[in-house]
Amino acid sequence: FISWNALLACYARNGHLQDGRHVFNKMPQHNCISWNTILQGFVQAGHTASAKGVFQSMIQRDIASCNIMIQASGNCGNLKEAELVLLKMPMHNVVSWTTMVAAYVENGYVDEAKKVFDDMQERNSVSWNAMINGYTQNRLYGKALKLFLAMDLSGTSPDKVTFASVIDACSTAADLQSGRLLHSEVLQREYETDVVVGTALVNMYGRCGRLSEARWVFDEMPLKDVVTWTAILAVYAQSGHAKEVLDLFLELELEGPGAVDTITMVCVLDACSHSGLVADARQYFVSLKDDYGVNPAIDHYYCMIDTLGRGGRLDKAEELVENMPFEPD
RNA sequence: UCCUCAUUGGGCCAA
Repeated sequence: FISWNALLACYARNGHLQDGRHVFNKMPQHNCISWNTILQGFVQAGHTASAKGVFQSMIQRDIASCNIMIQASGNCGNLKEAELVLLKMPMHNVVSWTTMVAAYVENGYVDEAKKVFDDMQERNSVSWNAMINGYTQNRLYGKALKLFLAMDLSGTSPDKVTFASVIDACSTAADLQSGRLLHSEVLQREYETDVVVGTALVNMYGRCGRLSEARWVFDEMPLKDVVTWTAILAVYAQSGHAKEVLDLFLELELEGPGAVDTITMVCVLDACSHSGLVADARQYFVSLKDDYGVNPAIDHYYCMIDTLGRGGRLDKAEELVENMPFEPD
């Protein structure tokens, strides 16, 4: 029953486990996919123990069930257990190995990941991407770029995910030359309309200090989401261009509710802080919840305190420290 | 490329 499973997946994805359970119980029958969906729901919600319980109680398991358990173990840093699941499962597929690579990578074990990657029977673009991104995330950008070239030569075509990751490596390394090269390849493949690739490019140019190029990419993007907007705001905020930040933010506000998130507001407040715009900062700060739907977090308080301090309003800054609903550190 | 499983972009931290 495909529609039942689809409904189940919908709840599981959004973390509505109790509703998911309800649907599960109401279903006339379950197949392996139904069980896997429930299993994945627990794993995504971080309920590893419950996931293990479900896994044990499953009558039929398939490769996907085991793959989900590899991910579950990896998520809580239990790589021995992840390896054990991988070792004990009767059949493997490319997802099993790639999940293991990702598990090692996200726990910082790049060499172990590479070992699994090298030994894999079969690789697809996701496997390559997982390993390339492993280098990117662990700031081994030289290796990331090298593996990117190896991927190209291996006959597996880099996709949008590959480019996003390797462009990000250039951002971290502030490697403008490689970044530009990748940008031209992105244009050749017509990937520039992708929101994630585009945002990675905006960030790359910004981190390399090329504000106008960052802005140009931003302006050309047909689709922008909250991450895209925040990226361009951060580029301006970090280079001290508060006016651009506030102008762009006015445009962003026209996008309507839900267009900003907590990080966006940190960037806006940060821009005010660095330009001594105490009044603007105060206005944004007090409106966080009501106008922007953002719960004031400790980062917002820090920005506001910083703004007040720099503006010479030490009394107000101190008052805010004393009244903030967080432990000062 | 949508019934379940793996990879990608933004502030702070890190660099």
